Amino acid sequence: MVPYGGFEALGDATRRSIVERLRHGPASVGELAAGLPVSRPAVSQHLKVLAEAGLVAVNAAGTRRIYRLAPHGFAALRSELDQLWNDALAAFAAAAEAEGEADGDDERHERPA
Amino acid sequence: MVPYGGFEALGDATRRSIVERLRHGPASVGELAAGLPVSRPAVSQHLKVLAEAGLVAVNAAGTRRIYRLAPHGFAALRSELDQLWNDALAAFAAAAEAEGEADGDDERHERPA
DNA sequence: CGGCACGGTAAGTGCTAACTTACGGTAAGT
DNA sequence: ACTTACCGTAAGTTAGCACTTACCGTGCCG
Repeated sequence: MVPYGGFEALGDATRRSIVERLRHGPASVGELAAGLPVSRPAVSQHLKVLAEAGLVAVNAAGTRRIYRLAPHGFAALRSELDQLWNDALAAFAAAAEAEGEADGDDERHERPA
Repeated sequence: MVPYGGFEALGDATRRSIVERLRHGPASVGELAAGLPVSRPAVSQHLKVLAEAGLVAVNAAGTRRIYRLAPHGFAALRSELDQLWNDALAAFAAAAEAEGEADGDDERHERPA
């Protein structure tokens, strides 16, 4: 599916540029390539990656392929990130609490003295 | 700034493993490396990247460096992703409204606070 | 005070992937 | 039917980065 693949997909700067462009509305491959410093085939390959990550969807119109953002993949990314966010907050709160109590350095570590 | 840098940081699988490990609580560099298939220096380098992206924070305890998740970077990522998600939804709604086409797509519209 | 554990940095290597040009296949216009 | 436009794929090159070993500074304990 698309568990963490979305992060891999958005890890590339060119792919993020494509997403940024698609934020303002659907566009064809040629239009996307025209606004980017790379060739059309490169854009096509990036779109393939984004599509496999569920971040974009395609709508064929004649020989032109109109790409648009797909909410599906972004929703998955969002929930992943939300979990991380919650755990980060919990860890932060726990650390702050331990700090307030005492200088406790006791954890479930297997580090022998 | 580190607006999108977080996506770059989370684009690497080893770095995501580190984050996953830190979800359960703080850990030292040696502990992190012990649970990963890479060497300690590699972990150190990854932690540097994560720290520069604002995703982790350090707490020096003697010669040991205790790393933990930092809510700051995740908050930034979250808002970035929220904007993208909203635009994706808007684009989808506009497209669906313009045409009644059925692409066999299946997405849920859950909108948290 | 001398050895030891911990971890960050330097230098070098290999593999992944982003990019290129070239080609083929499909749909629309004339 | 021929031509033109649009796009995906193949093959090959190159640049970046993840990883390694080696080294050094720092803080604990004997």
